[in-house]
Amino acid sequence: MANAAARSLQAGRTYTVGMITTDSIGRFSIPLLIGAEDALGAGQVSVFLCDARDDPIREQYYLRTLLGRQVDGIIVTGRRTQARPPIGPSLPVPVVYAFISSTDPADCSVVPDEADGARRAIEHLLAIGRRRVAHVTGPEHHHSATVRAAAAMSTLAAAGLEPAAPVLFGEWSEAWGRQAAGILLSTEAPIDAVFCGSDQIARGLAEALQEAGRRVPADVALIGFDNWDVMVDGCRPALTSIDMDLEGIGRTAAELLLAAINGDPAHGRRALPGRLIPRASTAVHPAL
Amino acid sequence: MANAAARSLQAGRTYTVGMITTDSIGRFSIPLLIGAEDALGAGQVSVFLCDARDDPIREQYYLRTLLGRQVDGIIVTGRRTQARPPIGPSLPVPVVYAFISSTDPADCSVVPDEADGARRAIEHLLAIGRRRVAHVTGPEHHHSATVRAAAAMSTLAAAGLEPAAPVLFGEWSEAWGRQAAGILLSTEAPIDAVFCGSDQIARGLAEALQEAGRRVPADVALIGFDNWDVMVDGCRPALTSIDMDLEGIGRTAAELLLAAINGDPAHGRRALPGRLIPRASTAVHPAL
DNA sequence: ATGAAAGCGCTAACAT
DNA sequence: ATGTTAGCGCTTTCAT
Repeated sequence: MANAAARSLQAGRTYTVGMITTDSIGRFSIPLLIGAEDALGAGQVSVFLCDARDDPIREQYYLRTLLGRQVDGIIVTGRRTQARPPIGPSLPVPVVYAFISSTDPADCSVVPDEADGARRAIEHLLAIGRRRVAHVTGPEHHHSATVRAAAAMSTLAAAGLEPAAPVLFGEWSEAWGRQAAGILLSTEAPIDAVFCGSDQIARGLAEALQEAGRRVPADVALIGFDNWDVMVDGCRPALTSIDMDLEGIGRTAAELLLAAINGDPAHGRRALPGRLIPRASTAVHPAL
Repeated sequence: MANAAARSLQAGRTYTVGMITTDSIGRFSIPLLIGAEDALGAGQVSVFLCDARDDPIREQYYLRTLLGRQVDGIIVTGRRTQARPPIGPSLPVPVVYAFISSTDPADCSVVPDEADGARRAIEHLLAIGRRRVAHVTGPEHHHSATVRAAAAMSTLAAAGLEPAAPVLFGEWSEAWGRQAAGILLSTEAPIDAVFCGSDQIARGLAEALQEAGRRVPADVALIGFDNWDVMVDGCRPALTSIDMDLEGIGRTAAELLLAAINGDPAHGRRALPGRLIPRASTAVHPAL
């Protein structure tokens, strides 16, 4: 490519987009980034990466930097799925929110369909014959936790079932999973499956259940959420999990941004379905 | 900031650097990225992120893209510490290698001092009174594995000790850690400490040792490498580990790049020391 | 068909 | 001290 500055100057566009992660760059941002980069790189568009570290000041600083650099568009991501206020009012370039969504319905957001993911998890447990299903998840004030819990409960209800225990809200950690196992083991009625709000919780639960003599999946089947490789593979038995297709979300967001840049803006929230990745923790015939 | 394209055009510099990760963006690249972004952002320099996915074609494509965009400099990173050939011959802008290093000694590289990290690990084990120390690590063809193993062995030798078992080379996984535990347990002489080449290996080892009835750290003290939060915290007991200060490496690389851009280039490899982060897996009085 | 020139927005050097 | 202008490298338009 010849001198890009001169081209940009006269063309009025830079073939550049900004990507602002409002929380820090982390486990969730990486696949988003890779997906976005994939779609953009193919279109010869380069990505400015900005890490706002959950700091509104940094966020606005980067926003101004990006606009000053005349980016053609901006992707906003974060590590929580909760809707957030628009990053700025009436910006001169298109903005697409990925993973997080904007509270303004006119904005374009691409998010994982967490409710659908939870539904798939429960239906999988029902399909392998489990009827006494519990749900252990993250903090009650966390959007992902409440959305997944509500969908899990309503899927159970649709099958005519009560949850085997009230939803256990806690933290997104293995420690909480272990602690929750203790709580579930002390309940009267036996439980034959647990859907966990994260792979970490599921792994902690798996360890503690087995230390207490329960077999996984024979006695208790287990499903996690996120399909985080080190967790699902490190867990024994390997953990069935819901994959939110973050890379697909990143790619879709980038494609919608490119479309918007080319004059065809999209609006509203689109929720992408996830996939259930079956592994040993819900195998029907664990011996095989 | 006013129109950046016009400024760049006439100034001949863009206040932009490129960051090429030759392997994919992953767990190691993120802290590097954050550190680099930190140092650069403070200097009003924006970062183009390029993920070459271990593909030489993509690497060259991105290199040309970055040069076409007249970046002021380039940071090259990867997920292996092994030295690699320079990304291009006689480039018109300064290049700094971060985490990986260049085989050309005239190039500027910032890498973790892995040998120093291994030495700290062994010395810590010796300091808490262990004398029968084994080392379990990744693949023998992996640079990090051999460097750490050699440093561990020579530190033991310097203390007049033989390793309690030959170095066990395997994979960077929990599964290998569990397997290695079996091997170590079947050796004649008892082992009172294991230095592991990664936190994942250490975690697998911790699990398997304890399932076999050994107490950690009372019977066997354990040290990992990487200080990866989910592993060191998820491990029971919490894992002592070596932190390579990746963020510091990223920051240093960025600072050296800025200096080079300002006409003061550095050359050669500089190795940054890591830190030992003590946790329960090497506690002298576990009860406390 | 090929070539010359204007202008994108800014800065720095110059003239007033 | 303030104002004017040339030119960075490219594309697009217009004249040859």
